[in-house]
Amino acid sequence: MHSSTLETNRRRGFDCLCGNMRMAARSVTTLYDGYLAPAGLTAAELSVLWCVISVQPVSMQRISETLAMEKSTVTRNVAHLCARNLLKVGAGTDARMKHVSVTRIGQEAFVRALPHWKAAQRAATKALGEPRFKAMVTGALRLARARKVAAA
Amino acid sequence: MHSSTLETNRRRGFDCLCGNMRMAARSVTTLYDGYLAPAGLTAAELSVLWCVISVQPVSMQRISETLAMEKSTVTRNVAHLCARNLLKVGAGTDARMKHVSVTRIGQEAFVRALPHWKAAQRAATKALGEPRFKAMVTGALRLARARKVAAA
DNA sequence: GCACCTTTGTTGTAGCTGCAATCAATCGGG
DNA sequence: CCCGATTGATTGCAGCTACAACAAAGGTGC
Repeated sequence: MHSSTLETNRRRGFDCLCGNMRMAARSVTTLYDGYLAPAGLTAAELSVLWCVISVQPVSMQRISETLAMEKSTVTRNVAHLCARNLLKVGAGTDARMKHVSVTRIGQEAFVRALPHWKAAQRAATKALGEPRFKAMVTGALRLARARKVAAA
Repeated sequence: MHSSTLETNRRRGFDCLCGNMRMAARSVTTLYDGYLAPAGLTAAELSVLWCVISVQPVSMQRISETLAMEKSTVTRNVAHLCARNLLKVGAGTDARMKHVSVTRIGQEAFVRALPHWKAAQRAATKALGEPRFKAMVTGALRLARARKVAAA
């Protein structure tokens, strides 16, 4: 491989949306997990908890769509939070469906975690600058939602 | 919890940079993996391959920093690619260090994957629009690099 | 009612990820 | 030269992620 080609590859490697998004997600997760640790929750757990609290009672399918997460992953992640008594699952309107809802303990954990989450948000805002922070928040959401479009 | 509070929570859940970045990373990874599948590589594998090809010979530590990936994760991911004869590891200048480099098979796989990667990039660009696509690419890179700053 | 398809959720398998602990090699100060 | 701190890499453990295959329930057309 010629050195010019090598240079091109080096540069273009960081033009990869996927690679950069995965990198950024790893970094941001580490940052938020650090802030959330005292609250006993991880960023991934908080996401699911937040989704359930907002929409409850909510089906596995709905969580899957809301968080752009594979349905089998939802099953496992919810099971994990159930084991810690943060969530509970009951029968849905449909016998196929399950209704996930939050427990008292789960609500308390959520409320306890919120200030830590806010601190993490502030830290990220400070590191990026307010405009870029907002742009990334909305851009990432748009990207997550664009999945169905691009996949079609 | 009052319904007004609930509404607030529903809205602010998607203000979470971490949650949104993780969502987006999942979606984008699925998209790229779909495009890359015919080439026999995943997006995660291509990232490592790209890094090694650009910088080789490169230490585990250097890959870890370049890709904002935990060093132990690098060890495993590289081992995985070695098992498929895409990468090879040798002794580094320092007896502690290891030098990772690409094999002929690895280079061929990389070259074969590039058109598929480009197609994925085009699909993402089309879904987001050119300006937003570019903004996300550079924003994600900045976010990944901002890690050390924010963690300090 | 039955055959067929869709929807919803779970399980098997496999890979990605990070933290803590560990080991080996190196470096720096005495 | 030796001791302690640092650096580079690995391993054990645990959790996140997705795809494929499956099972169960519901819906549709005949």
